[in-house]
Amino acid sequence: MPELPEVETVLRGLQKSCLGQWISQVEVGHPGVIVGKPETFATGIEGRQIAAVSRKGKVLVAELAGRDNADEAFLVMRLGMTGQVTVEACATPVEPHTHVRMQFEGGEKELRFRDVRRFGRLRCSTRGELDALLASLGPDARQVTEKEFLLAMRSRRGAVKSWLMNQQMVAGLGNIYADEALFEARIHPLAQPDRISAAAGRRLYKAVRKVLKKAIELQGTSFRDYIDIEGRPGNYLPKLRVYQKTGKPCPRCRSSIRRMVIAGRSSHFCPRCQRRPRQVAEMRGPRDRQAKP
DNA sequence: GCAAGCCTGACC
DNA sequence: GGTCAGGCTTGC
Repeated sequence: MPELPEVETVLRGLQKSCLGQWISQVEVGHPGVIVGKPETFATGIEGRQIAAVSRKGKVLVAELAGRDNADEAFLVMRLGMTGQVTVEACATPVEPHTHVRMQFEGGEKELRFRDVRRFGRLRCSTRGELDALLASLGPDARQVTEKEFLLAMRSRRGAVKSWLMNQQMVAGLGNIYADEALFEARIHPLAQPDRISAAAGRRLYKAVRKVLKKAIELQGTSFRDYIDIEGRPGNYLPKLRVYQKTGKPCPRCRSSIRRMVIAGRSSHFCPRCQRRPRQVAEMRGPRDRQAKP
């Protein structure tokens, strides 16, 4: 699933192969993946040049320049869970679930957006719309300072697992790297952010950085659908220590890895290395009783 | 039936 | 305003 390291890998690919390309024609197959009207989307992009590509959290942004210097636009891409962005020859057979094609001037290559589950979204935004979107995200998980990270943890309740995945707190983590970072930091996914000690908070900050850095070096994790713009899978899969390892031995202490659903998302952790804080049982009492049978 | 990111809406 | 459940989607 595309999280920060996968999006970063796609970004680097786009920087290599798309910068300076003019987009001559846009074809939208499934309007459901476009925010707004598909026609507006197409006309907003056609005839413009990819001037820059960037990323914040899991959001990819291509800055588009017009022939006339004044009219800029931004192609904003969110990959959802199965979204793929590829750049290939126009002649390459089109795979099923390819929803958008953008042909580059010259007629040889095109950018394709494929998304089996259609949770991904593409939009053409003005600078104002882009700024608003980016402002709704917390600092990028690779840019955030330790001070900002610890500050954002204060005054937040609920589970630290949910906190890590909340893009308004820190942008870029999804289920895989949240589980891996918590394991690295030896913090239970149900620990409460505002009750985590400064030392543990710092451990978590460092764990997030370490896990993301390594995952980017290995071009991300291909659990199912993820591929980069040239169609290659990532290489981080063998490095996963707890994600989807239910019942397998913990790589540190050999205890059996457990799975637990938190806020509707499966969480994987070692019950021995990541101790459940006592506060959780006390705080959660009333809510636990309401839980469905 | 499960997996996931993100949005909406219910609840306190 | 924070917190969380539910729904979207489809291949395994």
